[in-house]
Amino acid sequence: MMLSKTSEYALRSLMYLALQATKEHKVGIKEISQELDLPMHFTGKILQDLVRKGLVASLKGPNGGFFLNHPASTITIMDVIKVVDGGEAFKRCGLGMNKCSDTHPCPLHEDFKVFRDGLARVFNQKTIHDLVQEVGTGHAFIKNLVEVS
Amino acid sequence: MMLSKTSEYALRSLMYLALQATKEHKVGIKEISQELDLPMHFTGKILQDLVRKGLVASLKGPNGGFFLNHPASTITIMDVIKVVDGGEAFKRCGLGMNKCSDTHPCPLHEDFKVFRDGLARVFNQKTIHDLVQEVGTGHAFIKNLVEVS
DNA sequence: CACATAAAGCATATAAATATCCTTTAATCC
DNA sequence: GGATTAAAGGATATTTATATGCTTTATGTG
Repeated sequence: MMLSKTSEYALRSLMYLALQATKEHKVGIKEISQELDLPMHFTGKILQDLVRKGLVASLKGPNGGFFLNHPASTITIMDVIKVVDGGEAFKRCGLGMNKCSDTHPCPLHEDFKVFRDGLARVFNQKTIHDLVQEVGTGHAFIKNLVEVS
Repeated sequence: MMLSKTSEYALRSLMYLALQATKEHKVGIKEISQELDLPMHFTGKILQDLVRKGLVASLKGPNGGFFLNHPASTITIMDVIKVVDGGEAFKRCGLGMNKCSDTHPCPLHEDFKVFRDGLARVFNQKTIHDLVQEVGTGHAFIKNLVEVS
């Protein structure tokens, strides 16, 4: 609702890379998509884009794959969102009005601003490193739970 | 980013009805879409839907149009969102994971929850009446500012 | 009753997001 | 150098959200 699926996939893939990949041990699309339960080709597309934008590096061929181009502690959530969705999402009016500001507010402006800006602040501060730390300690998860039939 | 355009249009249309329409003086699609700068036919569709769901009433023919079926003070923002987008938007995981809960959280869960639930609380409390009150006092606006060329 | 008005209903168009497939290119291994 | 592996690139498919147009039905007016 807040982030596009593309952003969600990008963030989870980056977390997976932060956890599993190094320049020496790269990780391929197949592994990422299988482990995170993501559509393979689409994930490939997204990773390609992240390479172009410089967040991720890649190498072709055997033992090829993806790995983070910079330390995970230097990549904020907002960096990723901006690269993938563009930076406008957190500026929009809650009611979609063309001009909505403190001086010409929509009736939802004040309430909405609090949450939108609060979330933006979190996204600007938290890095991929912060996120995976919780995964490392077992306090959080990035893999989907499998449905049992 | 948060609400679909459909919800945004619905909310603004309902506010317009609350301000301008009564059972005696109904308001047509043409007026609503012109005043609020919304796509006319699409707005018609949305209003139709709101009629079906019981939030709005309508009458055909000359002097026909739309008007609120219930007092504006009894329609919450969330009522509208639920009717238009379905009630699931405010339950989704911030990273789109299939299961994400306090016991099996994604790395964003705690931070995200605060804002998502906070906004949901506002949406559950605020009514169309609350929103238009600010418009009535001139402290807020529902009409788009016109671009001057 | 004929005519005008305005929503309802339905079919369709367009755009954007999401997803897949296939060919090409680069790297490694033998 | 030939075979294999894996990403890059580009074309295309599918789905969902957004938007429009046309026909039908109900209401009011002269």
